[in-house]
Amino acid sequence: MDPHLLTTFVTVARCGSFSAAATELGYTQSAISQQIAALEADLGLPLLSRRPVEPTPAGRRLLEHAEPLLLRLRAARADVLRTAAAPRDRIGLAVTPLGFTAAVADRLARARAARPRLEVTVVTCGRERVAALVAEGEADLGLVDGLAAPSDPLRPPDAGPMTTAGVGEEDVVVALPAGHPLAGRAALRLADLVDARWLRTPLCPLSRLRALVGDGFPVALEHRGDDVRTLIALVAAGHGLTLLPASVLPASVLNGAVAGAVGVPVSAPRLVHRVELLHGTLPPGPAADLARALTG
Amino acid sequence: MDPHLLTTFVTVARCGSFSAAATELGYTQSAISQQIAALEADLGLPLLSRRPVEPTPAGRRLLEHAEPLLLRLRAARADVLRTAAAPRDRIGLAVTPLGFTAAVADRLARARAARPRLEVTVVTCGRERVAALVAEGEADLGLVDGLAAPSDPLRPPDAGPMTTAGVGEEDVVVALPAGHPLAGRAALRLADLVDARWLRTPLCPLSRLRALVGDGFPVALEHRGDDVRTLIALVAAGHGLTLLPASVLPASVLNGAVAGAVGVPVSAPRLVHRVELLHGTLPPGPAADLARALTG
DNA sequence: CACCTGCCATAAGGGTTGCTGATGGAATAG
DNA sequence: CTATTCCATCAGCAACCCTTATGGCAGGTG
Repeated sequence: MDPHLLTTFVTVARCGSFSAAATELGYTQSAISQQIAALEADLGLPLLSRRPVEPTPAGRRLLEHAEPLLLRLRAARADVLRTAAAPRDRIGLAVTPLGFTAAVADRLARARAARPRLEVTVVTCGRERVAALVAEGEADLGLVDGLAAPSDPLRPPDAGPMTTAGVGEEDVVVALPAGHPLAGRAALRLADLVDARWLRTPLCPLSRLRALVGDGFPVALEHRGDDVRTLIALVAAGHGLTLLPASVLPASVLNGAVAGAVGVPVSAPRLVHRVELLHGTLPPGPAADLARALTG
Repeated sequence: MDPHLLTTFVTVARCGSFSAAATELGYTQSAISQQIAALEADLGLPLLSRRPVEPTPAGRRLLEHAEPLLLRLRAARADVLRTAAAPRDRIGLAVTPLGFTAAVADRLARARAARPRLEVTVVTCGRERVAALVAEGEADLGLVDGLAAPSDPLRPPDAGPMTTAGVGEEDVVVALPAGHPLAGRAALRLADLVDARWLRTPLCPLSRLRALVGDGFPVALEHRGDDVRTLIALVAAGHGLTLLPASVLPASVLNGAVAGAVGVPVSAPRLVHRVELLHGTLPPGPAADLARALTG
């Protein structure tokens, strides 16, 4: 179970080919073949069927373990190295699209005002990748968002020992096309919408919704990607519904339609859109200051 | 960051000596010295101060990562091997003391009645060890208990991909000495007891209590070990208070004192004593049957 | 049907790694 | 001051792992 062999294994499984993995890893095909053979001999089980190259059941199980294991290994290395790193005037943020709220942007602006020479990088990506980037030290701070019951913590993906802290909560609205029969309501109960057609989008995972509210929420259309405007356009065109934080799509009774979509507050169950901060141990410096500003 | 070097490192750190670690691991002292040197060279940091042998700050950080990392590595191996293991007429349970309730014992008895040749092993230990034993495949099923808000899941220690499922919830009582001024009450609010003196015991971790209710709960006495009778005896003798599931110490108004201690239900906040089942992927067999019986 | 091509397995060779055993130097106890 | 303990270092040797070269098998093609 050498991590070296493990990385080779996951690469082969991903490529579906020994030779492709060999070029990717900079080895010869022979070396890859021997490494896989060594791993299979170590476990006493075939992990890959050949021709075509596909993981066996045991191999599939190993794949599930290997990725997080290798991530944690990189995270451990990064964390140890961080103890000796010189404090830099650079900070990296990894954020989910809806995690980067106006309040966060504002606090970040203040931090930059206080340190004019501060270089800032913001990376937008999915929840898992945020956690991975923070764990590996590629980002100093991470912000993830999600639905939760009020004051309940999210369960950010586990990528090693990490500190999490709530940054903010706000109300949730159902995004509806402007002409929708329910668009004029002052509030809606989610239970009345379990049979409506919903968008499957990473910005509002239906799996989470089902875990909180119950089954239902059939999928109308699948959306991949980060862009909120795309999502709103899909809602406006009647492709399906989704939930958004109120600040993104203010309640329609106050503000009217935004780009053809309206937001209607959710009255029951009581849900909030929550943003949480993720970080490892931070040495004193701009990153720690910003973390304090965001949570304090 | 070879796991081999990592195990050597944690062994040396635990022993506080290169030579002692060498004998424990079956190497020569020279090999250990070289392995630690290799790890330090790899990370570019000193990990241990010599004479006396103690982890440096970076080493301490690495230690925090290494233990769970090695655990997950063993867990991954065990899980993969399990896919090919022949079904056995043996099941192993790892349980926290208060996780093994009468209902669980009863279901286990029924499982044994259905399969007379079934060998059963029950290991009582702490939460972390339960999770570790299940992860490593030493135990097929684990039962952990803890305080939670009603129908909120516990957060069992993370030792890799694992299934958790609620087994049961029951009310919580405050354990008081029979002569305590509040012992006759029909119910108590925890807020009225934050300034009382509490027992620090693994059976009811005060850290969890503080996370759920708030600060306070000063420590009167520290108790290490598993035994509930010891704990009740400590309460009865006035050494401090603790919380227990109602089935262990039935409400005093109904049953009077048990071994000099009485239980008074907690009216606020609403808390339950929850038991959760922990297991990896179970092949069809007695372990899977029992898991279904416990959660179904 | 023969041939070619792409792909993985295996064998042999060589460089590197990592162990043991021996020795040296520094700290500690008597 | 001496003896002892403990870690670092060195030399030597064995094991490991990668490369090059070759073999075997399956699928596509003329």
